[in-house]
Amino acid sequence: MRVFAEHGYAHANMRTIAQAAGISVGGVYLYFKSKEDLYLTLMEQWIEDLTLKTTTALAETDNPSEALRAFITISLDFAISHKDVILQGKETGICGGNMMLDFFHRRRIILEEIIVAGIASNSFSACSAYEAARVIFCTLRGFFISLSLDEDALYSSDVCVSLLLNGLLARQPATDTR
Amino acid sequence: MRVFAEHGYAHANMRTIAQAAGISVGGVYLYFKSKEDLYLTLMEQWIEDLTLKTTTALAETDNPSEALRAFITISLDFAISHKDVILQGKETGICGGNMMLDFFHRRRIILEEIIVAGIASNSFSACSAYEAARVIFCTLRGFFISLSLDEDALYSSDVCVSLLLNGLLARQPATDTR
DNA sequence: CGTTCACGTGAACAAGCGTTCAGCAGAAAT
DNA sequence: ATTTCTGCTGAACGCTTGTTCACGTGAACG
Repeated sequence: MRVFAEHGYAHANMRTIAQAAGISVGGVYLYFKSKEDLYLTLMEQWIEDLTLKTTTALAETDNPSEALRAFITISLDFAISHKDVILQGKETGICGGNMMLDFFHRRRIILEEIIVAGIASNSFSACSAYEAARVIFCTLRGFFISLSLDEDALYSSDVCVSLLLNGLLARQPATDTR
Repeated sequence: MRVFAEHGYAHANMRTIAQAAGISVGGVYLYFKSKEDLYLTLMEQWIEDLTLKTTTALAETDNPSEALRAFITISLDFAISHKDVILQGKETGICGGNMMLDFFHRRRIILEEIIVAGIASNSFSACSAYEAARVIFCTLRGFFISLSLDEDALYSSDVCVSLLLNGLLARQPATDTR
């Protein structure tokens, strides 16, 4: 994981990976069929972990705002604590069963359901849940990318949540956005 | 550009690039010092174009909401019309003078200035402009990534703008959400 | 016509890669 | 003591890649 994260899939070579694992090159192939197999296995564990964390947190509330906050906070925390492993499917040249794409899709559906529930309960204003989910999902994805590219990528999930929930426009004073 | 976009930097090889350009492999090296040089040249043009479009648009308004809308709309439109070229610095393994990082940084500063102006004129509610800019920037960056990864990545910039400006929460006293 | 020159070619080269496999040590079994 | 088995090694192999350079090719020039 560390080597993949540091060099990217293409530039992480089996010799470096083996060395980092304190094992020989051939040794790696006793446990993994190929480089791609190794990578996909790591990704699978990663996905499982985040999925579990998310579903348990969402089970604890049926308030859409809270749910959204939980979803975002968990995603960002996860990104931070696993920033070693931020990789995108395309970079790798791997489309292994579209695993990552499916995962992204499932996550976006969850977001969409939260928003639909929020609109249904009148706590969210009417909008296209489908597109709003995409926007928010992109915000999270962008955060992941930033983490792996920029040095100083952090922002608090609070700001993110409140921006997406409340927006930038000032609330109370007689609206003058011209 | 087409070849880089289709295969990613690492998997785009000079033979394919040369063939796509209708030229021989050696011919490419008459115009570009190396593969990295070729790539960076393409990126530079790309950055210049987007920067120009942005500054001219922002010069036309001093309303922060409008400015933000323009910034977002231009970014998304640009991403869509250049989706061939979506590449991230890390993928390439190139840090050529940190060109991309600098570019991202400049863009984020522009965003931050818009938000600061909005807060100063009381049209935006008080918040950390620094962090809000990061959040919005991540939304845009995520959109770029989505375009290159997903098949159906589009969402309208209107939804994006209104979500970021108004937020999801319903406006309190039965007011119409304009 | 011979010479020069700009422009371009693509086989060849060196380096790096993922992957394999003959062989090793050491423990267990005979 | 000898054989078998197991977990592992790392040099070697075949392939791909970015890059080079000896070699056309054809127009311009004297």
